[in-house]
Amino acid sequence: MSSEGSRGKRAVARAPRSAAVAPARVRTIKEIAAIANVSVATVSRALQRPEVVSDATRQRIQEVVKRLGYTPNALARNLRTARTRLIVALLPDIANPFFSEVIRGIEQVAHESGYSVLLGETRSSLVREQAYADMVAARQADGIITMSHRVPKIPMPGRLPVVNACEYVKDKQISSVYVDNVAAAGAAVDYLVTLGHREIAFIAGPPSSPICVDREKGYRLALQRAQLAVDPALMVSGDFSIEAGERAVELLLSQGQSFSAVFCSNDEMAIGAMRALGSRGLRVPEDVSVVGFDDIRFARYTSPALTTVAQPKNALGREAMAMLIELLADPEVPPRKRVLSADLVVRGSTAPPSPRKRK
Amino acid sequence: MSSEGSRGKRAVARAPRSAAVAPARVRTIKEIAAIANVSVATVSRALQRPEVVSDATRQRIQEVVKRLGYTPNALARNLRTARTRLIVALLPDIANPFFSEVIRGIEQVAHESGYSVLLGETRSSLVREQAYADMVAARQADGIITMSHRVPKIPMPGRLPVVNACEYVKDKQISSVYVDNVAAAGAAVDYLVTLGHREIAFIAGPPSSPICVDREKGYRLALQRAQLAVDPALMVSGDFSIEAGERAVELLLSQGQSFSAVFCSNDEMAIGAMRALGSRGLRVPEDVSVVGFDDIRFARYTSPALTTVAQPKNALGREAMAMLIELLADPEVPPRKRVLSADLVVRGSTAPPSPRKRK
DNA sequence: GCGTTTCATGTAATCCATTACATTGCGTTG
DNA sequence: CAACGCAATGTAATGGATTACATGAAACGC
Repeated sequence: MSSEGSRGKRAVARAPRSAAVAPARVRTIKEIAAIANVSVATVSRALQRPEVVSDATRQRIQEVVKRLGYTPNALARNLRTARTRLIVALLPDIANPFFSEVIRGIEQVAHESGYSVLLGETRSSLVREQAYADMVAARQADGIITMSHRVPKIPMPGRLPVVNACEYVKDKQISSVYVDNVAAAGAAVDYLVTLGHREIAFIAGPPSSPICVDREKGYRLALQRAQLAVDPALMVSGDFSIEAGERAVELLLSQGQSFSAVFCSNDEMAIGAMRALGSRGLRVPEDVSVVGFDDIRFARYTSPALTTVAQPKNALGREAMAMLIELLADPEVPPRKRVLSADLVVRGSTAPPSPRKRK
Repeated sequence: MSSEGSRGKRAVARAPRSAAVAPARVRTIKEIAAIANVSVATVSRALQRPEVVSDATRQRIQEVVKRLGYTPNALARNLRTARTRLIVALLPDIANPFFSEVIRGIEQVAHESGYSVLLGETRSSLVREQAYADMVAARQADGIITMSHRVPKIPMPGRLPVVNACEYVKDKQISSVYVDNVAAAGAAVDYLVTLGHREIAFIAGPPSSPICVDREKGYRLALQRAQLAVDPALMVSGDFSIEAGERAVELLLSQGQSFSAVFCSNDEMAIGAMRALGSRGLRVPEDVSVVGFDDIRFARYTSPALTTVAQPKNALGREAMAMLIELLADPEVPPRKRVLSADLVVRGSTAPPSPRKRK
């Protein structure tokens, strides 16, 4: 029927805001004011601070607003008020279940204070981090919580509205919340030592991340405490992926390294490690004990269930958001580094080393 | 030292945009124009369509922009242009690894077309879905991709800039991309039948979701094809969580139901099911075969590795975003429901039923 | 050399809400 | 009853960009 018309319309480059199909248009505060027979100021007040307008007027306005389905244009509002009540949480990898609990914590506190949270996945790419951070410079968000060890550059005077969670940065000006990775990793290795292990391999995370360096430090210190030599041949590093864990163990085994336990810098690598051990016919924990880090949701469902260092994920998120809110309310609050503690959770993947010598 | 001053300051309610600490202020296009000795229009043009300003002017402006670290106020820009080049992807649960691959697909296509993606976790709460959807009504985002089976209400005339991914809604006006759940579930059950299973239990997902109904339908149809009775006692439903899978199997076992295979509506419930079977001393797949749905990243790392229906996660995301972009460019494109196919991936959790009778 | 393009730039309207300040009307109070 | 305070509402400036239209200068054709 109207095929010609519609094809013709589609053929030309369309104006961005073609109202061709729209039967009703989007409402503005002016229209509401006109229909409710008040000024725009009164409409604005009726919506922002209802207590200052008279009951009759307020009700009339609210009725019109509801009837016409009016939603104030947040861009205009935010432009005027210079705040958005929106924060962006940057996470390296949504596929990593570790972060989901942290996000929950962030959102809980955010909502309590009237903030909304949007998530940006950065895949550890500087470019993406920067793109999301630019939203702050461009006034589309009030602040950023970053879960990487880099602070994006925001061309802004004064204190950056950025808080660091899970990781930390050296920059003294940036508040961070994270766990005592040295102590936590140390406790994990201490436990293996207590079980009787003497040859403990270590799968490190990306060395660019300070927390990974700390976990390695914890491992080294624990070995030293036990008067065990730190053997570089037993240390491999990976990128936090399951596959990296597999590859690391395969490497150790193919090199003929002897070890009765592996401490992994995160749970996903531990899962990979268990898998690789299994496919080489080694049993966990009888032949090799495995310890992870993070305590992701799947950790208790591996078989055997994974012994791991449980980070207080929810608390990390809550604390980070609380700090950011504080910072947004008062740019002068001094930055601080808040260190939480992480506890070892013993499950089935660890046991005393078997008495017979492993190959 | 300045403790009194700072306490005093903190005590009073601060003006929202206290510039107290800021040594330099945030720049506006006016300042750039003044410094570069051109009009604001020229600055805007130099940044938006550099080819229309002369080389000399452009360079001068860019130099000033860079030197002062100027970022245009996106609120002002978006207010004027009525577009944000931002879309929000609503996902029920970031902890579910299924969605992460879908998000990747969305982001890939989005970036190709100059869109940014922000993620909103809804936890299946209508209120949260609505809150994020309101961002579109409030002009803070151009469109929404929702991964739930509900379409948020956006008080907007005409076609809603919403696309549905992974799930689908009955509403004909909303484009959806999803897999043929009936066929895929059927294929999974067919496979179990082929292996020789006759007593196949089913763990359903939330019945509110159409795709879960479809998966159940696929299960029923496959049983009928195999001329097997559909036994309601072998059907339990769960909420997609690992724990739900555990509980479902425990329920079946405690009821003394006899079954040699379980088909689960998602992988997490399958992981829970395997766990529950294991803790009752039943081996997978020797005693009971387990099949999941989704093929999340962890599915190949369970032991035994999980046989599951692989959804084309990346394609779901890409297609959804492509549809949304198309819709944003032209509100008149007809809505469509795009159905992709999902393939069974056979791994170690399935085997022919053991000849001896199980308890 | 004069009219006509073309190119580069400027002027000012516009997007839509918030809010300081102004105004109005009414009830108190001395 | 003049003066005042207060409550309710209106007027208009404002936030920071984009962009239609206007202008001026240079280039061009004949």
